[in-house]
Amino acid sequence: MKIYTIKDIARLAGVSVTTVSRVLNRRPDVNRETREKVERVMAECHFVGNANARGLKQTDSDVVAVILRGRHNPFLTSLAEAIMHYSQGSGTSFLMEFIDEQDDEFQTALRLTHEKRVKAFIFVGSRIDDRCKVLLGMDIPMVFATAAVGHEQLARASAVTIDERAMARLAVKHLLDCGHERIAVFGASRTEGDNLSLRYQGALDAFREKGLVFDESRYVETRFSMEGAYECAREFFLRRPDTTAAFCMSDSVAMGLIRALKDLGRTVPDDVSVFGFDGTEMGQFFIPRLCTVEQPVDDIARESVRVLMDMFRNNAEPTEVVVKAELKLRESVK
Amino acid sequence: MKIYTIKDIARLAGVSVTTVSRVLNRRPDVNRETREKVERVMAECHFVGNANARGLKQTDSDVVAVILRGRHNPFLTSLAEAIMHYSQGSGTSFLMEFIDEQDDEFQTALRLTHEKRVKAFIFVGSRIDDRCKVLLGMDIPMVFATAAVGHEQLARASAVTIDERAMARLAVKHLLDCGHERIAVFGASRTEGDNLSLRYQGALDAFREKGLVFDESRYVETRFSMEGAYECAREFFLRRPDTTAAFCMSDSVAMGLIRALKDLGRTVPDDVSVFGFDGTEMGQFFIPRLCTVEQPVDDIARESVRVLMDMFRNNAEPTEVVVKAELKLRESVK
DNA sequence: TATAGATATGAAATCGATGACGGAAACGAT
DNA sequence: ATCGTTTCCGTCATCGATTTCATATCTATA
Repeated sequence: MKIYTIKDIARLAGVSVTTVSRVLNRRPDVNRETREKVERVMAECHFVGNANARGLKQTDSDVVAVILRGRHNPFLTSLAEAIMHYSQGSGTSFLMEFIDEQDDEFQTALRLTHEKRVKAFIFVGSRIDDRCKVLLGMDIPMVFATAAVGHEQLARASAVTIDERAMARLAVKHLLDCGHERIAVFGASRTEGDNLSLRYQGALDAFREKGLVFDESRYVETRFSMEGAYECAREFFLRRPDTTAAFCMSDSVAMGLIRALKDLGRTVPDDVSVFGFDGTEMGQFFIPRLCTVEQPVDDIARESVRVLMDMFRNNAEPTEVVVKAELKLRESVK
Repeated sequence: MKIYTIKDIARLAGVSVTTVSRVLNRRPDVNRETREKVERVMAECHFVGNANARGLKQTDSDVVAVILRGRHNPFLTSLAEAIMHYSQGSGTSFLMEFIDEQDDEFQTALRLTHEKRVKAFIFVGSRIDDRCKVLLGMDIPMVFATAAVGHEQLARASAVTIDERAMARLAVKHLLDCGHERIAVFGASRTEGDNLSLRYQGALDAFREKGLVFDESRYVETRFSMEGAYECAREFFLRRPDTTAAFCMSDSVAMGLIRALKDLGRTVPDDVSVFGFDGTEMGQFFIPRLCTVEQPVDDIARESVRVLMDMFRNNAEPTEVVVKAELKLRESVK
């Protein structure tokens, strides 16, 4: 099976390569008969243009990369997949890059900028920090999916998130309203400006409103995996058995924690109430059904693509889009 | 921030572009001093070659595409991610393509063959059928990860799987050994040659060995999602409450089913035993812990990459690699 | 000393497309 | 009849790399 080039098509249709190129790019200045003849030949040969050649010449064409950090996080993975899905209608070619925990996503982005002439990025699961200054200096549009940009005004960087702080506040408020006071919070490191730190702030807000203070010694730092959470939770609940509720910053953590409690002979929600975060499909079917903050994956994905396209198609200003999340009150809290 | 080309590097290093190209490609015929000078300049400029230009000229260079069908299946998703991970050491550029349920993966592959000069494919979650004949005719190496090639000799197509039939047989044998006889089987459509049909055959084998016959009316066709399984299981167990065990062809199905049973007021494993398939992380932490056939994701991924590279680097014959799976006997079966 | 061979480098063609520019033909207005 | 416009299409340079071929220098051997 021969791979045809536009030269072949031009020869077969009896026109110049330029004309074929014009037909390919749907330019108006081609006679209808000529266009139809060329199209017929292209169809017969199953002609598909060479993306390398096009990309080489058209330095102004758009390529977007989605960079996913954390392939073991089901929420982030499904978000990245949803972004790829919604990118299909955009008329721009999106490519996905997986990076490992220890890799620097901005280094990778910089490389792609040169290597594949990528013109814009969507980061999934990355926190925003100084490392991205080089990219920002190049005036490259970037969207952070589920990471808050925060106060620091970063040119050309947009963010699509839920209102992390408000939702965390509502979640913890719910726990407090249910009568819990000895509440543990399971998160990761509390880096400033991070979206997880916002969830932490939200939790503190809820306490404050009730005239209470969060007992810092009930903050647990854990990896965001079921296994990591299992270990941490086991250790914690052995040490602090009086804790009656836990607010977890991800569903995976919540489920690992529930499993740990079960193994300690304690039941959820009768002995301990557990609140999750993310709203993964798994949580709905878990036993007990997970009470959680549902992040609208499709909305975040769609908005991320929209905001990005808007930034470099219409040169729109970077924005911070907040999509609506929902509290899913389910069995794991009582 | 300027994007340097090899022309720039050549000028700055005071050599020709040919020499820079030679340094880039680690060719031996460059004087050490020259090489070091060029390398120094490249490092200073943070030079990264343009993949489009290289791909355009080097028609013999290798590009591999991983085509993932079914972005809602956690097992397949993590397998695809693992393949991308293991591809990193191969020295070949791998790209990942997501396709939707209704799309034809072989059409997509054919397009990539032209558009990006992809030379080989790894299909994740695709079944092998006649549609791939065009690709096979082009002598393009392909690997099917977790799909059995079966008897039909397909040139240039390899497969990496576990021994589906044997493992399914062991799983169902375990259920029978536990004293269950009224066993339901939850799978998808029983297409011939499909890996799921092998699991079905394995289940039948187990019955046959015990001198029993599987009651066909206990075969349930379901979508491979928790939600789909939930609906099917609910309907089935209302209709056939005497069923004491279920063999599910995926962990997602098993978990959806367990949730459905719970909602019907029946407990697992006391009232009904449930066997899963895949060995997802989730299953280990589910309540009850899921008894399942664990597919070694990393092994399958590594072997898929290895077999593929072997096929077009060393022109190795296509093979069918069977990796070792393991029965994980856990709480959900009694 | 002459010659072959090895080593190191550059000039120029090339990959498959795009795009600036220009020319030919057809048409309309004066 | 002349000139300006519009429409349609081709020539040629170009994108950034690789690769072939030629050339220059050095070394080893007859």
